[in-house]
Amino acid sequence: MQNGAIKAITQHHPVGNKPGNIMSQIESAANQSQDIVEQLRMEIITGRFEEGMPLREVSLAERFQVSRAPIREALKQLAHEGMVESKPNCGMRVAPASSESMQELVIPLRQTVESFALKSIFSDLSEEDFHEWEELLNEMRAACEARDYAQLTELDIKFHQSIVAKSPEQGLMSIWVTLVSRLRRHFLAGFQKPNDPMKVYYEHVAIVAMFRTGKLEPSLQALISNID
Amino acid sequence: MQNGAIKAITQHHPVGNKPGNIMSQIESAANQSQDIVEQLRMEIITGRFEEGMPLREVSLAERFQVSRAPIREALKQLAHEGMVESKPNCGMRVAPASSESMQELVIPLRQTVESFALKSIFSDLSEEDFHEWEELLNEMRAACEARDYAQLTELDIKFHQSIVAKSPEQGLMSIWVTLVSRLRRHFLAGFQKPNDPMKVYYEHVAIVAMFRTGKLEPSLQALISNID
DNA sequence: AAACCACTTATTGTATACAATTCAGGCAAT
DNA sequence: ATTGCCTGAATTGTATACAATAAGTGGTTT
Repeated sequence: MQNGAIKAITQHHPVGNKPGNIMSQIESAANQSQDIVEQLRMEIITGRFEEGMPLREVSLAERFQVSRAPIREALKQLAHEGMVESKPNCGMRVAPASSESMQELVIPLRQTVESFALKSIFSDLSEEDFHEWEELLNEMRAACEARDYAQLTELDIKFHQSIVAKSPEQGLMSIWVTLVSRLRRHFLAGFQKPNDPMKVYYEHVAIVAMFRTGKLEPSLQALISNID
Repeated sequence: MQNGAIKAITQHHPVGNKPGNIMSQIESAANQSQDIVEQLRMEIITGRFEEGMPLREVSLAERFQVSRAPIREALKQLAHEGMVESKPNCGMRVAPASSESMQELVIPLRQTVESFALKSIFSDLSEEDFHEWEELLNEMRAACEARDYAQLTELDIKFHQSIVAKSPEQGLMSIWVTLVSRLRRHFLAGFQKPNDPMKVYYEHVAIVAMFRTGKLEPSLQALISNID
């Protein structure tokens, strides 16, 4: 490799190796820009980058010890996800959170998409699938207990994404990603309300348990009710 | 400019100069990759690129007389939109058309998104907007008379996109694009049925005329009924 | 003092060169 | 004959250099 300091990145954010990696279902990228996307996304979600903060390519390149090329790709992807907004020739800034009306639009869209996904896989669910979900639930419980809201956000998203990912329908994932990625910060905000954090965990437990019953309609209801 | 042969592109597809340029509302791009995105997108939608056809960066770079950099950016964007699918280190291919059930899913999603867009702009529509649409209608009539289904597809998409583009809601466009790219074959196939081609034209005339009345609900109905 | 214009600087957009990866085809060993 | 490995071409991923553009700066003119 041309640049020897790459390990510093993957060391700092070793998510790239895990099989349940976000987006790995539609493009299993072991390249640098994907790692950078995930790291930047997390930093934006958790609020380490304030809204409107400019993201300069050279600064990020120096920080990640890579050239501008993977940085540009990462920023482009984040722009498409709505995490950053770009003016041509003026660079990227951390995008403001979606408006209320936008969120209200996306919720029924998400419900429709995820219901479709669930219907398309429900009859083929296997013990492996349940086991995968229950492992997520364990992580989710740990995150709830630790009040790690950023982690909880990621796990919640991973759970719903895994449903979409199991669907054989090509392209469903890219639609889902476009919808959900705009809501990450609202996940976080919702979790941080003074609710009982464990509520999130229990809700997902109920969903998986309902899936295990094999009853489609109540399962759809359980899933949909979790999307709000 | 470093490369003098750019005119060959805009010559071949002079859309890049017009003010009603696609996507120009959300990022007024005068750069090359955006032009390439739009051209490739239309070539895929109108069926000039077969499904599964590999899109090689060097070939496209030669064809557009640019370097690989803007080609890469364009392909990445199209991949996010779902027009092409990529395997890392293996290149991009034109994504296969969506299944029937997928299209049935996407149609109501599109109706929801476009209704939302129309509602958000309806009270602010100006004479300029109507004029822009009526110019599109003229082109549409010409395409109908000429039985130019590819052009008709392009104009139909541009019409609906222009509605979304006028909305001030950030990120609505990227959702819409992702949805429409799943329907590309639906357009062309629908037009080529032995219907009266002029029907498409009249339907859009009715939509714009209803917009001019200033009545929101019937306008929404007219718009929605055109999405199927 | 305020407006206007050249100039500088910072930043993105593009081109080119190089590294790394994938995959096919041939060759040898079993 | 089949399997395994090696090698080579084709392709993407990354780094660097350069060009173009946008915003800021200072001076000049009115």
